[in-house]
Amino acid sequence: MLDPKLLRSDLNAVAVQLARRGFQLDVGRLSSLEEQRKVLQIEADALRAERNANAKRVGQAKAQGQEVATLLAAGENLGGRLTGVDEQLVAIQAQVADFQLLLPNILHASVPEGNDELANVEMRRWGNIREFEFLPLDHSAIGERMGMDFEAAGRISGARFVVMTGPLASLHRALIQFMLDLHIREHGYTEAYVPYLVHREALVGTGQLPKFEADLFSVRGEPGFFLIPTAEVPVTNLVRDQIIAAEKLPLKFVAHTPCFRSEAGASGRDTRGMIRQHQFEKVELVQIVKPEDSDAALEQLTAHAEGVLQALELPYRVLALCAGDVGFSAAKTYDLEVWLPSQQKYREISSCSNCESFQARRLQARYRNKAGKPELLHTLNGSGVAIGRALVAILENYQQADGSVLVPTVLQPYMAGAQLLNSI
RNA sequence: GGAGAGGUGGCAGAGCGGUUGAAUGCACCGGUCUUGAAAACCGGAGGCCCUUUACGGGGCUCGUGAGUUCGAAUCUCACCCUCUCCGCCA
Repeated sequence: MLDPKLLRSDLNAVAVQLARRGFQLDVGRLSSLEEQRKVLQIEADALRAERNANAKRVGQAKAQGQEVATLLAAGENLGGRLTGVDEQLVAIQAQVADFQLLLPNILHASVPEGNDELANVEMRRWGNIREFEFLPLDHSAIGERMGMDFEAAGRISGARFVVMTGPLASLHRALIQFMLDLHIREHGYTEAYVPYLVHREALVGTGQLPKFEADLFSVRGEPGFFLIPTAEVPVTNLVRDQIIAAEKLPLKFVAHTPCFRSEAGASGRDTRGMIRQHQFEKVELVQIVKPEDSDAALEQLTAHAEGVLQALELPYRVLALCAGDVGFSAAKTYDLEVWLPSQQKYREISSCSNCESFQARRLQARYRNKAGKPELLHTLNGSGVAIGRALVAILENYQQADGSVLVPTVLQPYMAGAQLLNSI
């Protein structure tokens, strides 16, 4: 959510900022709502003050044994008027809130202009793209020979699921363990285990709701839950309604969770293989920092995600997303894209974002600043990295002419020393 | 699932329906004292919102939401959460 004070004081400037994303802010509607709200609130406050004063007089008069009938009548009248004004006020406030919850974050000044992913700016590349002396297969062709089973998944759950058995399942688990260990031991993150089912408020807090409900899976029953689309949701919600002592910052959490996405809008894209699934695993990094530290924290967090790909020796590039491609809650985002030989292109494997105070305001996540006053925190999150896509990248980049796949050195300890995955 | 208890400020913990935004203790900030610190004493201090150039003024906030009432932390109802005992269970 954007700062309501800013929306009141400089709405046109906000509109200009949001236009960078291609978001058209209805200035007229918001300012008209705001104007109505102000009138009603002032009136309601005045009536309430009068009612309170009148009620107090009743008490005093009674204590002195005086007649109170007039005061009681006045109180009843005030109460009636207040109820009417309050109803209008509540209705307007709800409209203002609904409107504001649909406004995306204001972009960081350093975000490049542009409408879509074509305008994203490549910051750097890492690693050497391997020359194949044979035609490299895509990951599903490789995987299907060693226990990656889309047919079985289809029988169980339908499209966009996968079953893995044997060494591939082990490789999948090894990736999780390796990434967690790297972030915990080398990068200073605290491991977190969190719920995979969350209530609506948690998703409003991080910005997935109310706008993106169609992307989520919900669970029937009472109470109603949503399956998390990313660990960002439960982990960032750790600081909901908290006032953190300044000396405890920054908070750095790493969590492995499954992620569930309905991806309703992506039908037809990446239908083959396990690039785009309804259920996938991710190791997620979350940082909770002071506002002045968040720019540096984004660079650091991105570097931590890059560290995973470097350790796995997977070639990748880093993109700064352009204005039109940055997500709803983020002020700035770097995407990491890993090289996939079968597609001869880089594909997203991590997304690292600084949300500044956007989520913190929805969450009321604060810290005590030097003046001793509560102040909104900044929140950041990034994949470190997506497990399924990392597995895809390994299969493709480490494949051998005979259909086997080398196990990256750093993963071998997690694979009981295995150096090679053979096709069955 | 059954039975019971409870949710008050950073923490602990009072609070006959009416100057209680809330006693008291701890913690916190300022001052006196001290070479300095501690102790003692004095004083200050929650959060959110509206309004005001400012000084200030007003409202909301005792788990959440409704209700009763001239007036609710105090009464009623619903919901959420926590704890205890029993049962069940990975």
